Amino acid sequence: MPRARGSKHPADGLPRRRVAAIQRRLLRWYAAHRRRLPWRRARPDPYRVWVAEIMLQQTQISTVIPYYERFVARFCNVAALAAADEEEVLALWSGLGYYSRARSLLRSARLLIERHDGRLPRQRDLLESLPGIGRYTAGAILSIAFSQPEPAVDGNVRRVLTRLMLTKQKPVQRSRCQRTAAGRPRRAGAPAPGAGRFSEPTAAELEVRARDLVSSVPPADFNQAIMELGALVCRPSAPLCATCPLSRVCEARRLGVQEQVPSPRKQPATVRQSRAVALIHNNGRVLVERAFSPGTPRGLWDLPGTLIPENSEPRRHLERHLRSQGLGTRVGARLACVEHGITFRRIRCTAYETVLDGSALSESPAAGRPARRWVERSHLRSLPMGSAARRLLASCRRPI
DNA sequence: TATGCGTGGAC
DNA sequence: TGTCCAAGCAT
Repeated sequence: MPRARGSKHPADGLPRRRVAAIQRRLLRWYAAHRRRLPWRRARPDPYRVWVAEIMLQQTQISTVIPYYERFVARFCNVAALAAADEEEVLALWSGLGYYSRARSLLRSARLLIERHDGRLPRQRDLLESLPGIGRYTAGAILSIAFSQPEPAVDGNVRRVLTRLMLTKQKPVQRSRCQRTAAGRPRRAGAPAPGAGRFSEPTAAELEVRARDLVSSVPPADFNQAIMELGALVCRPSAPLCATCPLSRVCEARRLGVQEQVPSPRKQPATVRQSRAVALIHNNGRVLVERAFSPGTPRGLWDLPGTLIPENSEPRRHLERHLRSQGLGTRVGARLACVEHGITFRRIRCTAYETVLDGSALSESPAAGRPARRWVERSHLRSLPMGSAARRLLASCRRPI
């Protein structure tokens, strides 16, 4: 897109002086406040940047750090990852959630070996063609690992830019003369985004703004600076405007509406379900089965169990289920109750202890039954475990 | 454009 | 303990 002559950026109408002020203030703030993170290095390793960015999708930094450390210690480069078993990759991911990220990471590593000499490509279209890499992640890798002036708009950046460049909706009749935040006419009849009082930029508009801002500055520092500001200062609620380096140039702050934008997304209704699992053990070994009952992500091993219909008695229902699965036994004492979430469902999971004669059970699955295996308790950590098994075994003090 | 995909932290 | 919440990618 050719840049218009004059002092304005073409898409958003931001004066150049304001762009320069935002860049300068943000970079100065970042130099003083950046967090030391294991993937932030003076000379970034593209592989490590990639792994970190995938783990950070929808996941908080404090959660990611230990997983990241273990992962890059085990798989130090693309080739090591590409040669791995999916089960081992999932085991290292176990507990981090969104397991398709791990599967995509492995598939991408193998594609990089096949097609790109084991290196991450430096072109956006090639990066975005890899499983698990979308608009944001490609921009993050290009800017952080390869110092390219590419935008990387994540939730933090969206929030910072939306607040920074908010435009108030005019109360006059809206028609084709109504302008978006980017200065383009809004489609006639199209609903204005946001709460109604303010015009919030679309994803495409945000990317145009982010691209303007990241030009002519060090891209790795700038993109990380704006994300860091969103995480630490320009928080979703109770933003710390008093200490924000951009508060003087922030439109939402000027209007006093920083907590009202961006408008919150609709939260899907929570559906609650109950599940019961059996900790079946024998001579120090625990019986696990692979992702069969709802509540365990695909490919993970969890304790045998079943969903409990409403108004059913969990213990009775679990016993019936175990009998139907050839695990004919009575369940013993209730061990624990763990609650975990599958997306926006919450599943309350009650665990019961059961001792079973190992000789009574074949590990070869019958048709229509899940894969089962006996695992030494000390080896459970090397398995990708579902959350019921993981959390129960982590909290269970009694020796098995 | 809407929905499914996990989890842990804040309150 | 229960409830709410985050905000990328694939389909």
